[in-house]
Amino acid sequence: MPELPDLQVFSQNLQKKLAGKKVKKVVIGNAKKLKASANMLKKSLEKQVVKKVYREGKELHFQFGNGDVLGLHLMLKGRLYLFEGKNEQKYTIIELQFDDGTGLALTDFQGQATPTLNPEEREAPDALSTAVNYSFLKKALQTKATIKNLLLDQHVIRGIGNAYADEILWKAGISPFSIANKIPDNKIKSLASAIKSVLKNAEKQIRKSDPDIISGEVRDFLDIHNSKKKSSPTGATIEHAVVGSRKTYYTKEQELYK
DNA sequence: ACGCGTGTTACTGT
DNA sequence: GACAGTAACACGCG
Repeated sequence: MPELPDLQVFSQNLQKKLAGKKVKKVVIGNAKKLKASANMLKKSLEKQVVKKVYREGKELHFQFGNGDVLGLHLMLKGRLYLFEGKNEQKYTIIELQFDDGTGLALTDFQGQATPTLNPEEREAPDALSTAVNYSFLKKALQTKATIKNLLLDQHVIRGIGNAYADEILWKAGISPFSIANKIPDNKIKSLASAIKSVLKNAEKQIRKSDPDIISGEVRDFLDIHNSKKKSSPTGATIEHAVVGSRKTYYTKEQELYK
C-alpha cells in the first residue's frame, strides 16, 4: 500500500536510524515468500554493518558492509517496525536484531511482503530516474494497452502504484482509459513532467506531515485518488471506475484518446 | 457490521 | 503465440 513517495521517505528515515548498526541476528518468521534460503540470509547478513538504505522501484534496499543487499518489498500490507529488546509484532516475516539491542521487523498479515537477497537489477527504469523522459515514454507508449495499466506495469516503469497513477494522469490531462499509442506527443510531454512533479511533490508533503514515518502511508493530500474529495482542484466532479480491476479516480477534464 | 483496498502473479481471453 | 486484461491472495480498518 505504500507507494513510491512513501517508500522514498521511509528509506531516508531508515538510513538515518539504521546506518552504522551491526546485525547480530536474523530471525525468519515466515519463510513462504523468501527469495533466498534462511541460511543464506543469516550467513550473508549476520555480523554485517548497515551501510546504506535506499529505494528501488517499490522495494527498499539495505546495503551491507560486505556488499550484500537485502531487498524488502512491502506488497500491499507489509509494515516495518523498529523495536528495542524483543520484537512483539504479530505476522513477522523477517527480523533484524542489531548488536545495540534494537531491531527492525517486517510484518505482513497477508504474508505477501517479500525479502530478497541481492535482488537482480531490473531493466525498467525507476519512475524518478532521469531515464524516464519524453523519448523514453514515446517508445514505451507504442502499445495498445490502456495508459493506466501501462503506468502500473513494473516491467515498463518501476514505482508507480494505483493511487499515484490516477494523480499523474489527472495532472497530465489524460484519461486513464486512453490507449497508449493514441496519445499525442504534446500529451506525452505532459505525462513525463507530471510523473516527476506529482511524485516529488508527494514526497515533500509526506515528509512535512509525517517526518519520521517508516510504515503505512499518507494519502489525505491526494487531489484525485481520494475518497474524501468530491471535485478536482479545478472544480470538476471526480468520477470512479474500475480499470484493470483497480479502482480508478478521474474527471472529465482528462482527454480520452482512443 | 461488512465491504473496501492494495501489488504481483498466474491465469484467461483475444 | 504474443500481448492485454483480471481474479485471487487475506484480514484490518472505518
